[in-house]
Amino acid sequence: MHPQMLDYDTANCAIGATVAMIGEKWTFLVLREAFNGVRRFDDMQRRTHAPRQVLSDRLGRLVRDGQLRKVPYQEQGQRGRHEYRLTGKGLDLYPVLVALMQWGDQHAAQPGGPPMLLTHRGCGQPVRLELTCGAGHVLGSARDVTPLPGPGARRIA
Amino acid sequence: MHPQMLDYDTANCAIGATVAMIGEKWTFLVLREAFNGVRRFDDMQRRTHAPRQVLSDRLGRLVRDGQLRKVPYQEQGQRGRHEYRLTGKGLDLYPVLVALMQWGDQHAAQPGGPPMLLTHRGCGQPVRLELTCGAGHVLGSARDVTPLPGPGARRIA
DNA sequence: GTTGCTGAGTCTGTCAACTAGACCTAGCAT
DNA sequence: ATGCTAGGTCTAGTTGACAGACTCAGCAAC
Repeated sequence: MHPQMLDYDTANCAIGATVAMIGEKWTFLVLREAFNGVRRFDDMQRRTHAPRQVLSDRLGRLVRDGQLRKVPYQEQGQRGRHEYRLTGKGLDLYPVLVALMQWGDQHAAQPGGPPMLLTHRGCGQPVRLELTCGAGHVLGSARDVTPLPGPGARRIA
Repeated sequence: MHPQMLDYDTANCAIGATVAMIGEKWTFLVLREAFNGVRRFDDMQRRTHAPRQVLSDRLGRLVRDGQLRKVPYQEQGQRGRHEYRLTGKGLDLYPVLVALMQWGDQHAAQPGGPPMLLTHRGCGQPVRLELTCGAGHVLGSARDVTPLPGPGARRIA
C-alpha cells in the first residue's frame, strides 16, 4: 500500500529537471509551432500570440539549453537573419507534445473534432503514443505501472 | 516544404487547451506526486517544496478541472480530512509525465543514473512510451510524422 | 542621401503571480 | 484550558507577464 518511491528524495527527479527547462506555458506553444515547421520570430508570434518579450526570452532559453539552434539564412533583397530549428535534443521532446495533444483531444475535446491529425509519413496511418513494456505488452493505464527506485535514487535522510 | 498546418488556426489546438489547464510548473510536480501515491496536502508540500499557497491553488484547480477529486477520510484520533486522488481524467495524464521523465533521463541525466524506474506490474519489465501508427509501425522520431488538419481545423481567414 | 519598410527584437509602466513567513482554524488528546 | 496537527489563509515584498511604443540594421525606392 505504501509506495516505495515515497522513501526517496525528489531532488534529482527527471520530471523536475525537464519541467525546470521547458515547463512554462509559452514554451510548450513555441515547441508546438517548431514541430509544425515554424522557424521565424514573427511567425511564432503570430501563431502563439506570445508577447514579443516572452517569446524572445523563451526562444533564448531553448537555444541556451540546446533544444533549438539558430541558423543564419538570407532571402534575396533582405538582410541576413537567423531562424530557429529543433536540434536532436529538441526533436526528442515530441512525445511530450503528442501526449499533451492526445489528452486534450480526449478530455478537452473541441467542437468539430480534433484540429490536427498525426499520420505516419508514407504509410499515412494515424499515430499515437503507447505505453509498452520490455516484454511487448501494451499497458492500458498508469495503474499497470509500478514505479521503483532506480540506480540514482537517494533515500530520504 | 510549406507544412499544411500553417494555413490553419491555432486557437482551438488541443495542446493549447491542455497547457492552459495543467501547464504550470508546480502542477506537473503535483501530478508526479499524485502518480507516486501521494494524496495529502502536507506530503505534497514536503515532496514538491511548492509554497503552501501555490499548492493550495493548484490542487484546487486540478479538482475544479476534474483531474483530482477530494475524498474524505478519517484516521482514528484525528478529525475528518480529505485527500486528493486522481480521477480517470487525471490518470490519463500519465503519458505526459512519462514523456517528461523519459526526456529528462535521456537529456538531463542525473549523476548515478535515473532515480526512478517504471516497471510493468506483474511482468516487471521496464516501461516506455512509443510512437506507433495504426499499421503497427514504431516511429523513431518526429520526422516520421506528418501533421495534417483534422475535422475541427479552421483555415486562417 | 534620406525616407520608408521589415524582421527581430528592446524599453516602459502597469498589473498579476509568486514567494517566505507568520497567522489561523477545527477537532482530537491531555 | 492547553496544546498538537493537517490544512489551510493573510501580508508584504519581489519577480514575472503584459500591451504598446520604441529601436535598430539593412535593403530599396525616390
